[in-house]
Amino acid sequence: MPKETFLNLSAEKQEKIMRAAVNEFNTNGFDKGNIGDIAKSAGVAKGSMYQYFENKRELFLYAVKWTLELLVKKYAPNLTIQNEEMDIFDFLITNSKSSMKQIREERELGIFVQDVFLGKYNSLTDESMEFMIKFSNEYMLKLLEVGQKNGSIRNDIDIHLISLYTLGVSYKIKEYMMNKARAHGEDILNDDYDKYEDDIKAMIELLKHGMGGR
Amino acid sequence: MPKETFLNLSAEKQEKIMRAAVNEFNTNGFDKGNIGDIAKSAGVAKGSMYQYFENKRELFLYAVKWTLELLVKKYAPNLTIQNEEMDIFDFLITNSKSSMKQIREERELGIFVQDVFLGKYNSLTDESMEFMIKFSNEYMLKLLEVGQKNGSIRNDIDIHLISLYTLGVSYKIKEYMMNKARAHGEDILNDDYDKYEDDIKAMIELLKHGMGGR
Amino acid sequence: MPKETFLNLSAEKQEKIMRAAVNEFNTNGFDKGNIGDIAKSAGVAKGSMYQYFENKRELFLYAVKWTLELLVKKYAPNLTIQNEEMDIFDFLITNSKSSMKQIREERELGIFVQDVFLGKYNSLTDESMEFMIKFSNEYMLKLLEVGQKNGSIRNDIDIHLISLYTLGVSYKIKEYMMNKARAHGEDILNDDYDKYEDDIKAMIELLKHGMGGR
Amino acid sequence: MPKETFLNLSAEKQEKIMRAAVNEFNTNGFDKGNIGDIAKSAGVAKGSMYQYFENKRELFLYAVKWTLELLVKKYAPNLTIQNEEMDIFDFLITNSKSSMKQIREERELGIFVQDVFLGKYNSLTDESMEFMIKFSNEYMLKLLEVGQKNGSIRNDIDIHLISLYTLGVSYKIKEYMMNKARAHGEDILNDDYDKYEDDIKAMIELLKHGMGGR
DNA sequence: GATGAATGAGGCTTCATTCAT
DNA sequence: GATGAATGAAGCCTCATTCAT
Repeated sequence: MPKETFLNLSAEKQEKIMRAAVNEFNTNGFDKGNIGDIAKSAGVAKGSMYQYFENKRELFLYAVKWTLELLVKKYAPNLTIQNEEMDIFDFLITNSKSSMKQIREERELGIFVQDVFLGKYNSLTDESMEFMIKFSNEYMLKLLEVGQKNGSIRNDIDIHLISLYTLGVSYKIKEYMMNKARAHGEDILNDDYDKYEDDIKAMIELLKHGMGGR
Repeated sequence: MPKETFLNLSAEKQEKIMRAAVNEFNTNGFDKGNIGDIAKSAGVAKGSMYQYFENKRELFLYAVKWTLELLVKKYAPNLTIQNEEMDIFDFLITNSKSSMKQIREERELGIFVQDVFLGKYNSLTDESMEFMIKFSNEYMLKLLEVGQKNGSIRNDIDIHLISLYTLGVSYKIKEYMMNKARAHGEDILNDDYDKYEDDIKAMIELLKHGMGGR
Repeated sequence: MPKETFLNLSAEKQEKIMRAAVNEFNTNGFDKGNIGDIAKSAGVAKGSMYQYFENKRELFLYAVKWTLELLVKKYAPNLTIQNEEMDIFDFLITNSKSSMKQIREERELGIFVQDVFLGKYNSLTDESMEFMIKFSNEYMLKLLEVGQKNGSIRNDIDIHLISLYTLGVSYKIKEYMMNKARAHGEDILNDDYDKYEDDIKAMIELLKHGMGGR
Repeated sequence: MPKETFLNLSAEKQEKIMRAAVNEFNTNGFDKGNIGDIAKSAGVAKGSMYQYFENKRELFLYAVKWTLELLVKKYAPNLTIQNEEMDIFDFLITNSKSSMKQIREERELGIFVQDVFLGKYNSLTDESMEFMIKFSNEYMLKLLEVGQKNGSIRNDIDIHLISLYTLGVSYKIKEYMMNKARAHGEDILNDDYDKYEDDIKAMIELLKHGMGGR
């Protein structure tokens, strides 16, 4: 949804602008997010922003798309279903590690995506979520299907519900880490990450065997 | 945080104003939420809003408090831990039913609280969440403790992690219902609710025994 | 210009209200001067102010009148022309002492009058000055006439100009003291006053013999 | 204190805006002074005013600065101390003539400066006076020093008191002319000015030799 | 007559968007 | 295409005044 003009910019300039936008929206939200400030911190003229994007809304929507694509390109490769026999729980652990890496390296972008996902951007949510949701749901479904087929997931319960359930847990795990990240700012230590990893494993154990006693 | 003046109003007027506020914030968010419109739809003068509340921010904060209190008063009584032997999973089912009832009857308020909880209201989140969080976390912890004591919950995993995990699932369940509610508007049929109930039971089964195969 | 209602109040209440008003206008000027605050600090209801005065403007105008009358009643008795032979310069010294006393005892009121006089209250100036001016001009004229008659004032210059001139100097003297008063707040020491008195005498010497050399 | 944007405007535009501002403040004072009206009468958009100045306060402060600078540039050249032997009283006459010229030609600006000087603008006084005061006081002191040295001013009285005294008289003279100007509006005749000149000379005679008889 | 809540006009300021260079 | 100044709509908040008790 950017105009031609934007796409003709060098990749670096594009990135600079998008990161400035993400940063501004993270800090001030959409309504209070200031186009002038984005322009300034990206080093372009306010007017130029309107040569690149129809309006603030389009800028925002593209920021979501751009961020997602960057994150996927950078972190998703690890996350492909490798074979039909893979253990779904092992996979989730890998997945979490990848998220953790992402949070460490791209905190701003991660927070942005999470906030969009959380519906913080109100009126824009629907549009920006559309493909996010579809993406993550379908992904999870495919994953669980494989699991049910190879027996690593019980199949007496509707796969859609399991998907929902798993997403809830995954989400909570991610949120857990993200909150640490938000709280600690840039200063998360590697040691912290090790500890989080243990926690995550415990959660996946719960996912696998439940929390029922005995 | 309202001024004396507000508290002196009849309960009806107070309620009318708060519902108008919740409605406006639900629709337009905080920044775009218009005090004049809230006043108009509550049938008071714009200026009066400022006799009731210091400013928009205070109005918002009180809307959260008011909503929570109303919901708790109306729906929480069912949610007390009755005895040390209660099954935690039974309890969660009751809990969900109560949520469902709430969503059916107080859709607007439920959505509002959820959005606050989700952090949609950015800068105001911290303040409004303070007691929400504390409330829900401590509540869940107490619940799980009882469960671990009476053996209905496994005790080889740190209770805080289980709490986090359960909240994730509970939240997802609630979100699941809420989304249906948002999507369907006012037009959710009773039949739908019956179906949701089954789904919820399935989720709690997952919570109890996990989704591991075999 | 107050309403009947105000005049029926006890003298104490009236005074309390007027002093509260003067205080508020001193602090915040007319436009920003807040009727509610005046009411509060006088211990009456905001609404009552409107039973006492038609509007803010009338309240202000009466505050000027009330203040002037109080000051005249309290400090002017010393200032009557006692006999045809009195030395005009001696008289001015007495006059200054009286002003000094006033400033010490009724700082707030003095400042208020001065500000009105200075035209700080813009649109209201004309109305409030009307009688102030007339009062002080006529007074001074009468004084100088006596002086010209008994030879203590030269009579080769138009008496109106001398009046203007003298008022300028008197005013500057008063301003001089007032500024000290404003600066020092309540904490002017008696020693200070002694010093001021010397200064004033020097000024009156200038008035009498001019500042020309030789 | 204006923003870059303002300083980039053509001198004409700047002048138009400043005169519009001075006019508005003269008429309505600071609080009631309306930015929208200033903009309209200067022929710019209300919003533009905020590209030029941070806020109303800054606009006002700059109006003072701008006005003073213009007046000094236009009328002060005549007012330099030419040599050590100059007669101070001759100088004051020249000075007064210059003031008179100024009042005739720049009535609005003169009134504005005088009102600022008088403290009509309350809360803004301190800031706007800072350099006015310093300017006029130091100027007068330097002048009198020269006078005391060359014997045209008596030196048995503290120079600071003489300064205060002289400022009082000068001020009154200026006020005298200004009031005529205010009263007559644009319609002061040249004949009037001749008469004022005589009056001023009489006053300076008083300054020189005092008003004492014999 | 006293009270204090209700009213709504009014103004500063912000900022997305447009426009002229 | 880039720039940054110009525009004006929109909204929060204040507070003199009115009104109901």
